[in-house]
Amino acid sequence: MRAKQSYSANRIDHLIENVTENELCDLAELFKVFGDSTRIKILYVLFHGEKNVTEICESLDMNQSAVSHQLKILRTSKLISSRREGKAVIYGLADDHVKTIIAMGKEHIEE
Amino acid sequence: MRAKQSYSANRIDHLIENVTENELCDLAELFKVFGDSTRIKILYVLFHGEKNVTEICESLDMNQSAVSHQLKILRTSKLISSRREGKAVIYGLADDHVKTIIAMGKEHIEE
DNA sequence: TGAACATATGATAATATATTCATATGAACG
DNA sequence: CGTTCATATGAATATATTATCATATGTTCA
Repeated sequence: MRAKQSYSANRIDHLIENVTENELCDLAELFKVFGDSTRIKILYVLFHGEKNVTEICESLDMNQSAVSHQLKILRTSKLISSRREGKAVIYGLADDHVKTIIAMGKEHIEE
Repeated sequence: MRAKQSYSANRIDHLIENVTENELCDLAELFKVFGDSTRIKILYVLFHGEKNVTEICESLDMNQSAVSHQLKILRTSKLISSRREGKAVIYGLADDHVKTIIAMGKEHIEE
């Protein structure tokens, strides 16, 4: 996991300078991944540490197949990473951007 | 528009403590709004200042009706605000979270 | 090896979403 | 007041997405 860091207004302005149309489409694809309650619940569960699929299913009280399908989407977007440990596959957050993005969202809806 | 501010790791951790299931669903709804290329292009155009509907249509090279439908979704989510000025309706970003959220997304896809 | 457990995946059906077309609303101005 | 310009909206269609069911793959261990 990357080191945590702060995001100043200048840094933000610099990041969003000159974004191409293709990059905007990629961004939309990324946010689409956050835009589903099952997936965001999975991410939130993983905020508190790594979990295997069965544990994630129990946390969400959801069908294993539905969860696995969504895990695949999260993996493809590189929001989570996985490793096998015996019979189980352990999932965890890929980096801290996930937390930051969700925190920004939360702050928005709180207002 | 709100004053700009920094987001420290501690602040982020504090924001995402104890998020309820309902809040997670609201978050998913919010991110769903960012998860469409038309809408994110509209937001990006508005980064550079207020614009009326015709100008937004020209920037995106898109049909007025399609743009208006998406503007409505952005308005409902309070990501943009609008005011009438004569015949035209002027749209602008509602607050700085939009920029921050998109900057975080961009940083993620850059890696 | 084969039984039991854990996870992934393909196909399907139900639902949601975006764009288009047609039209309505609203403002300005002769 | 009627025409023109600007924007909004409803209905319909096309497409995308999600959850479920059935089943396949992969791992452990007797």
